Amino acid sequence: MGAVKTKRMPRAVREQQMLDAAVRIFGQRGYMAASMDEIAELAGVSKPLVYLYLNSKEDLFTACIRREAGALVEAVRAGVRRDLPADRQLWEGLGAFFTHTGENPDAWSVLHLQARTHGEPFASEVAAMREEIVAFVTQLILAGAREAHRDPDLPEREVAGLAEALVGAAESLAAWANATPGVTARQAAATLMNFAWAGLGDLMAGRPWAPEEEQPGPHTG
Amino acid sequence: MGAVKTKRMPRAVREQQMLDAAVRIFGQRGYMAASMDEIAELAGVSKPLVYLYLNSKEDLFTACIRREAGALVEAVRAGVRRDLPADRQLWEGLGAFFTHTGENPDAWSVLHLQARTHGEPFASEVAAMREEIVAFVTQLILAGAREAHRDPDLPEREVAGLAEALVGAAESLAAWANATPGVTARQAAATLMNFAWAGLGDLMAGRPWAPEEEQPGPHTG
Amino acid sequence: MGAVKTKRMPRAVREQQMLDAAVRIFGQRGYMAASMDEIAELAGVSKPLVYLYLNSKEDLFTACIRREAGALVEAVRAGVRRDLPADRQLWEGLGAFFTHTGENPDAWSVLHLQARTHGEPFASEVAAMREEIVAFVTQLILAGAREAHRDPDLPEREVAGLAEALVGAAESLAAWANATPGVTARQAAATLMNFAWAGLGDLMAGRPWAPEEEQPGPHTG
Amino acid sequence: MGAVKTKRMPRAVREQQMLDAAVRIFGQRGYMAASMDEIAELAGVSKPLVYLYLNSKEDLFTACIRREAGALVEAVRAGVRRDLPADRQLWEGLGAFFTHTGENPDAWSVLHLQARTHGEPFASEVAAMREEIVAFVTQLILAGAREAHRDPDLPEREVAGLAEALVGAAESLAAWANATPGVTARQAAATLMNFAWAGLGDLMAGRPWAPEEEQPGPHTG
DNA sequence: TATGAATGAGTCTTCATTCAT
DNA sequence: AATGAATGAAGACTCATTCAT
Repeated sequence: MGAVKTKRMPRAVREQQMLDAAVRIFGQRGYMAASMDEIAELAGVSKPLVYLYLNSKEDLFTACIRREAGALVEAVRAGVRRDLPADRQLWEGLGAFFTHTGENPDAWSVLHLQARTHGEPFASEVAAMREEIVAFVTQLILAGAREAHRDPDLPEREVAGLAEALVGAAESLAAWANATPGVTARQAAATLMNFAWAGLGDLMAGRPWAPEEEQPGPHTG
Repeated sequence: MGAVKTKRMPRAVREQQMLDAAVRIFGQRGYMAASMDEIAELAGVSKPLVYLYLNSKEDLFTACIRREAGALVEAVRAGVRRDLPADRQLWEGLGAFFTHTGENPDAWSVLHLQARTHGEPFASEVAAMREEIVAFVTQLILAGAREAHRDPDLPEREVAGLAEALVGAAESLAAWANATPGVTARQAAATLMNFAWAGLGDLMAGRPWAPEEEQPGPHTG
Repeated sequence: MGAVKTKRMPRAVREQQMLDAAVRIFGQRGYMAASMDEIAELAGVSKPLVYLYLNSKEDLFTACIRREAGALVEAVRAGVRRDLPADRQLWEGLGAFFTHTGENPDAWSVLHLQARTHGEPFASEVAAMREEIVAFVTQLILAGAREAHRDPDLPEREVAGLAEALVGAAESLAAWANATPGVTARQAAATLMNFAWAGLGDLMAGRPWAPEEEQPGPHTG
Repeated sequence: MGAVKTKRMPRAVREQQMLDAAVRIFGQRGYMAASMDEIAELAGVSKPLVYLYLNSKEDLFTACIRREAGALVEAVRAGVRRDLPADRQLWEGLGAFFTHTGENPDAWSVLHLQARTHGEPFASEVAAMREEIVAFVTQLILAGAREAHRDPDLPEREVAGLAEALVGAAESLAAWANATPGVTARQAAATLMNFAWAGLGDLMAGRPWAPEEEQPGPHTG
């Protein structure tokens, strides 16, 4: 079940094998429940070698987070053509996101669940990645507004909230798509575009929803 | 710091004290890092008593999840007047949701982070609550469509995905609102209504977003 | 070989058993080579109980040092009658010292060898005891000078050096007496009194020191 | 910080580098806490090379003890002119001893603390050196008695005890001199000569020992 | 002569859990 | 109703030591 036990490999290769194993175990068992023993065994090496190369459980976990965060951001970046209109960029980005998370469920579990649940060295590590994505989405929202020839009078915090909501919805749909058989990445992306972009379109057209009787300002109550 | 050490209390009261302590410790430390020692100390009782009443760490955690899931659902239910239009119901429900999670961060951490991160006995426990909420939201979406005099030709899975996305966005915004100083429950709810309902409105009016060249059907590719 | 395995004893008693075992193991194996497993086994308890009561290997070692340092100082103090002349006080103190170290070789190993060899938390712990003894000896030297009706023109550092040398010689003789069969505490004390109080020069000139009333042979009892 | 990493040196040289590093690490960390890794690194070689040349940690430590014991004995021997009277020989020997230990604190730590604290292969190794020194001192005492025209009616064991005490005092003063700023090797030697040769009694009577040319007191002739 | 790669064995420490009262 | 005393089992981490080149 573990990697084929080939002896004497160069360090760089072994390190990747260890990270592969660690992502799998961390993703499935959780950070605390994962044991270094199990990781070493799955990697096909002895425990001391894991410590020699990766230093400690914390460092190993951090290395996993970094590698997988980088891979996810890279996958999304590679899936987006920057010369398209904002909505198309978002659509492509979401597709790449759902594809990558669908193909790497353990990595996604590490980033989305484990890293955020286990406090400070890790939370900020993944928060950096998330902020990068939120910033990207924020830019797309503003670009979309510009493209719709609407001066974005959306206040900054409002846009931040919208981006946050969109990213949160995407994260949530990733789990749902993985868990629901027959839902493809494309379908998940389409669902979210319907939900998000059509809504944003209305906002940009100056037609926000508001609770009726309560004197709504344009965007907040 | 722990509960006042009063001896000889009725069982029901002691159990609640223990659950209070457990929710706090689980919420702050995480399921695995929480120790029964610390919980017992914070509850002001001896460890054997915790075991006498709650059986095991797993059972204790499950009891926490059940109690807090019930409390959250109840808070949302109590905040919604069922005779209002769908959008108003959603608005009220979101307000109640953000208020409750904001006031009970440890409980929310238990439900949103800890329970989902630690595998099977627990994940399905909280999934049940989540499905209840998703079902409620699904009803509201269908009701909204009906109210808009649109026969809901939205396919069932599509609606499920939309509800899922909405709930996911709400969960995400709850964390964001808690972490961003100066964002109230009302504001979070307003942001999400703008994002979601306005978008849904367009969907209901038959104007879904679609990637241009790919001739999508009205809701999915 | 270990303590009789009696179950359920009050904490204070168990702690002493643990310290007994620890002193023995630490004294024989050395601090680092001693294993908590072995100590627990010799004490007749499980390892977690040792940690519950004594916290850590470091704390356990410190507790050993404190207990045995206290016991040694107490033994010396109890062996000295303060109303005698300085040389008699020194004689009695040395006798008590050699008796105690001879009867508790593991404790002496802990204090003299182990504690000083393993760095800072421990070295200063035993240094405090040693300073107490050096101060006592310093007082005796000054008192002896006074009794000899000589204004002690010995400079302070000189006296400190003499006391240091005397204590060092005593420590060294303790090991020698333990290792040389047939050397009693009295004999070790007599040898050291001759050496220190009379001096080699006087010895060679046939003028050994002797406790007054006890009719000693020229060099040893 | 380690030795300059020059490749391909003759074995003898490399071995000395390794012993240098080992003495330093053993002296500072202690035998058990010293790691072969650290020693190899400080020596500027790979760990397998250390094993190739020195076999094992035990053998390496033994080699350190032997080298440093030899060096210390040699230093003392070289510092003593055998044609002088006994007290002068002792005075010179002590001076050489304090000088050498002061200049090689790690080596002295290895010999005095580490070797004796870690049981059997090592304790007897250093005991051999110590016996050599004790025998030398014993001879000086007997010679001194002869020079004083006293037939030494000192029984053999008594003389052994005196020599033991003198050496123990010297060892103790070595640590004291190293730790007390401003105390030179000469001063330490003088203090000890006063203590040992003159004796406290004489000191109190105002009859200190002194090397001849330097205001000789009544006991050296 | 010299080393990068690798490990078996053992250490300290913690935790959920139970027994006897 | 409640607890002081006690433990089996397991986990992170380190080290002396060797193999293959």
